Amino acid sequence: MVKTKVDSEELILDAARKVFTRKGMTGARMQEIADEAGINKALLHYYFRNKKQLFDAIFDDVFPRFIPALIQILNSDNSIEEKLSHFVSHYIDEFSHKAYIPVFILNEIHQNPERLASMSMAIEGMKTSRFMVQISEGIETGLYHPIKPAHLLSNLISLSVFPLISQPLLTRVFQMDDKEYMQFLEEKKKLIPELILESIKRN
Amino acid sequence: MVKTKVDSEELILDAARKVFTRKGMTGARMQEIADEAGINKALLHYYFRNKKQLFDAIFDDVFPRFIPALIQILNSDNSIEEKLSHFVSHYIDEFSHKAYIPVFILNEIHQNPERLASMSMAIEGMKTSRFMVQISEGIETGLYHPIKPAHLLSNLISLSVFPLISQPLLTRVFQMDDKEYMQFLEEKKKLIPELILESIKRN
DNA sequence: ATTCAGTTTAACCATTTGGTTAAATGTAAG
DNA sequence: CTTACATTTAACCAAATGGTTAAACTGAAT
Repeated sequence: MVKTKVDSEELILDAARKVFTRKGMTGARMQEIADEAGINKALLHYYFRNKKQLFDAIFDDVFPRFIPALIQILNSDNSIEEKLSHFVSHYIDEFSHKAYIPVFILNEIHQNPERLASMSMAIEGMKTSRFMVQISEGIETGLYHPIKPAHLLSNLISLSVFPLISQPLLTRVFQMDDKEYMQFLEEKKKLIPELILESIKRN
Repeated sequence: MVKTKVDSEELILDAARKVFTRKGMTGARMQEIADEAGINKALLHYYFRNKKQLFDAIFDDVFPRFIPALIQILNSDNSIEEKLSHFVSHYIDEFSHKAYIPVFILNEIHQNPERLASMSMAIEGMKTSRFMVQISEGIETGLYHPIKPAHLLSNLISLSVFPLISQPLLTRVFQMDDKEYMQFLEEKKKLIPELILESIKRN
C-alpha cells in the first residue's frame, strides 16, 4: 500500500468541509484549511490543485450527505403520521448544532446557481418517495384535500429548516437561552407534523 | 450648500448595498462598489474610511429598511385574517425578486452573530404588535388554541421566507419556469394564511 | 538497497485587494 | 477672488492570498 494517501485526502476533505461550510467559498482561506487538516499548504495543493477544485469537491458532497437518510424515512413502511414525525425529528436533530450547513448551502446556491446540478438528483428521491404516493392515495380516497407536492414539501421543509437557520434571531428576540431553544425545537417536533396533517386532512 | 455631498454618499450607499447584499462581506470588492457607484476608489475611501465601516453602515440599515412596513400591517385595524393575508403578500412581493436579501442577512448573522444587535430592536415591534394582542385575546376567549408567540411567528415567517430563498432549488426540482414559480408564490399568498389560521382555530 | 509516492520545509512568486497619497481640477458660497 | 470642500487622476504601498518550486526526508514495497 502507498502509505496513507487515503487518510490524508480524507483529512483534507474533513478540514475543508469544516472551513468552507462555516466561512463560505470567499471567506475560507487555503492556509486555514491546511492548518485545520494538520498539514501544510504544499501538500494541500498536492492533493487539490486549487481552491475551486477543492470547494467543488466539498460542495458536491455536502447535500448528498444527509439527503439519503431523509429519503429512507419517507420510503419506509410507516404511516404518514410517523413519517412526518420522523422526518422533522431527524432533520432537527441533524442540524440543531450545525445550522451553518443549510445556511452555507443556501448562500452558495445564490452566489452560483449552477452548483444546483449536484443537488437536484438527491432531491428527486423526495418527489418520488413512498410518502408522496401515500399522500396521493389519501387525496384520491378523499381522506385529504388536494395539495400540490411542491406546496406540501416546501411547507414541510420551510417549517423544519427555518427555526434552525434563524436560531440567532429567534433566541435573541424571544430571549431564550440554549436550554429554552432546545425545548423550543422539541416542541417543533410535535407541532410541525400536526400542522402539516391538519392542513391536508379533510374535516 | 456644499455641492452634492449628500448625493454622493447616497450613491455610494446604494452601490454598496447592491454589491454587499449580492456578494456578501467577504465576496464584495471595494473596486466593484466604486464602479457600481460611478466614482473612484479614492472618493469611496474619502467617505468611508474602510470596508468594515461601509459594510456596517449597510448591514445596520438592511433589516430596519423593510421591517416597519410589516409592523404597520400587524398594527393596523384589520382582522387577524386580513393581517395574515397582507403580511404574507407584502413579504412575498417585497422579496420575490430580491431573495438574495434574506439570504444575505442569514449568512452574515451566522458569520458574525454580534451583528444581531442592530436587528433585534426592529423585530421587537412584531412581538408587541396589535396582531399578537389579537391572538392573545382570541386564545383567552377560547376562539384559538393556546400557542406560544415564538411558534406562531416562526411558523409565519418560515412559510413566507423559505419559498423565496429556496427558489433556485424549488424551480429546479419541480421544473417550474419563472411564470410557474410566480404562480406558485401567488398560491402561497392564500395557502399560508389558511394554514396558520387552521393551526390556531378551535374546531 | 533501491524505488517511489507521500510529506515537510521554506523560500518564493504573481495577483488581488484594501487602503493611501499628492497633485490637479471643479464648483459652490462668502 | 478666495476659500473650502468635492472629485478625479494616477501612482503607489503593504498585506493577504492563492499557488509554485526545489530540495530534503520518510517509510513502506519491491
